[in-house]
Amino acid sequence: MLDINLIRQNPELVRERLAKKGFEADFTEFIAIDGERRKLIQETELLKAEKNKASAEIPRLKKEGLDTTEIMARMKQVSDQTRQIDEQLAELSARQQEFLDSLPNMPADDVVAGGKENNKVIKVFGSKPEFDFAPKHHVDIVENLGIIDYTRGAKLGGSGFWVYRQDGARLEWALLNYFMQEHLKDGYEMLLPPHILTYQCGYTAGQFPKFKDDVFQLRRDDGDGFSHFILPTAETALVNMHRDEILIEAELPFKYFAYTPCYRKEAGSYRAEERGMIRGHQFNKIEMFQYTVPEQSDAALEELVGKAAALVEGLGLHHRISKLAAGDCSASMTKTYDIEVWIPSMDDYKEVSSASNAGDYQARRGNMRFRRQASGKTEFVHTLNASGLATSRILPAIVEHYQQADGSVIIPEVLRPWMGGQERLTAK
RNA sequence: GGAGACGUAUCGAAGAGGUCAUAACGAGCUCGACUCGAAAUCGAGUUGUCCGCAAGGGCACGUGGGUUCGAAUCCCACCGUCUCCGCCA
Repeated sequence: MLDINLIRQNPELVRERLAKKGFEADFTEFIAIDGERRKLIQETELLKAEKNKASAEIPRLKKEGLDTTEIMARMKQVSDQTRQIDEQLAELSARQQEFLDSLPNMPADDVVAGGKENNKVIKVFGSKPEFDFAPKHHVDIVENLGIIDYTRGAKLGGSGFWVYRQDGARLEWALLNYFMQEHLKDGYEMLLPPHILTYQCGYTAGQFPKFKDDVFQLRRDDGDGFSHFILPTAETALVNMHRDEILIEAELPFKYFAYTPCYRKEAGSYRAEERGMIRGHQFNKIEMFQYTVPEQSDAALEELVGKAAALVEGLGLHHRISKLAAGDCSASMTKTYDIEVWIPSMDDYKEVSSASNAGDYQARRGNMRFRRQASGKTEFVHTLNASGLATSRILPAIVEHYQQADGSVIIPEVLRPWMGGQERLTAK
């Protein structure tokens, strides 16, 4: 949610900054409603003040044995009037809120306008692997090795699911262990949150109402709408940890990471070139999350990107880091870096981590504040998130990068401690 | 799933239609006094938010409705916590 005062004071500025994201905002109706709303607030509060005075008066008059019929009749009137105004007010507020909810976050000043085409690669690690044999697609490799079972995955969950088996399951778990180890080393607190969340959690994250159809919803038996959903990313849980709290400045930043599977409908997003585990309905991810004071969020974002990149680097995978143009950042974010790993069979880079600074956008939606030590005033915190990492594209990258002519795959060294020291995946 | 109890400030807790919601009482915390210093004692302070240039008002007793001139207090629904019973990994 954007700062309503900023829109009031400088709608043109907000309009320009949203335009960088390709979002066209028109505030004329909003401003009109806002003026009307504030007028009504003043009216109703005047009446309420009168009511409060009378409420103190009535018992006094009664005690003195005086007649209160007249004042009570007058108050009946005031009460009806107040109710009427409050109804109008609620209507206007709802409309205003709905509009506010629909506005994405404003991109940071150093983020360029435009869409994907303006993304800028800022760092490249390693180079494309070269093979002296015909390299295989990861689906073929993992099926030969018997470590991912797509057929039975579909049997169990339908298309878009798979089963990790044998060394595949161990490799997956090794990756997660490797990530967790690094985060713990860096002093991040490990969390294991619920995977089923309330609607409010999706709202705070900025996921709802706009993108509520991207998640698996859990319907109530009665009525319409949904009260819970299965999380599409641990970010949705982590951003709600401190909802409606006032944090202590000296205790910030909070640095968390959580492992959860991520569940996404991905309706209509199937592409042939993404066969395998590039885009599934469920994938494993470790998510990093920070709550910071505003002046520290920029540095925190750099830290998160650095951490995510270091993980990919530790695996020795060729990847690049891009700074996204405004239009390619998701709605809640002011600035985003993507880390993309090279997938040889796709002849393309695929995202393995997205690191973003939401500024105070999510904090406003979730009412997450901290108290300034110096002034005693409350202020919204900044929230940041970064995958660290999602495995579903790392595992294909690993098997494709490290495949050998005989169909075996060299296991990256950092993972071997969790593979019983094993150095290579071979067909059993 | 059944039965019941309870949600009030940082915590415990009183209030049971108006005269107690900047909320009694107790504790904590902050500042000050006393002290060489500390403890004890004494004094002061200690929620958030909205409208307003300000003066000054409004709102919030889990949440949302209702009854009433007036609701923390009565009624309804929902959420949460706890206890007992049943079922269960």
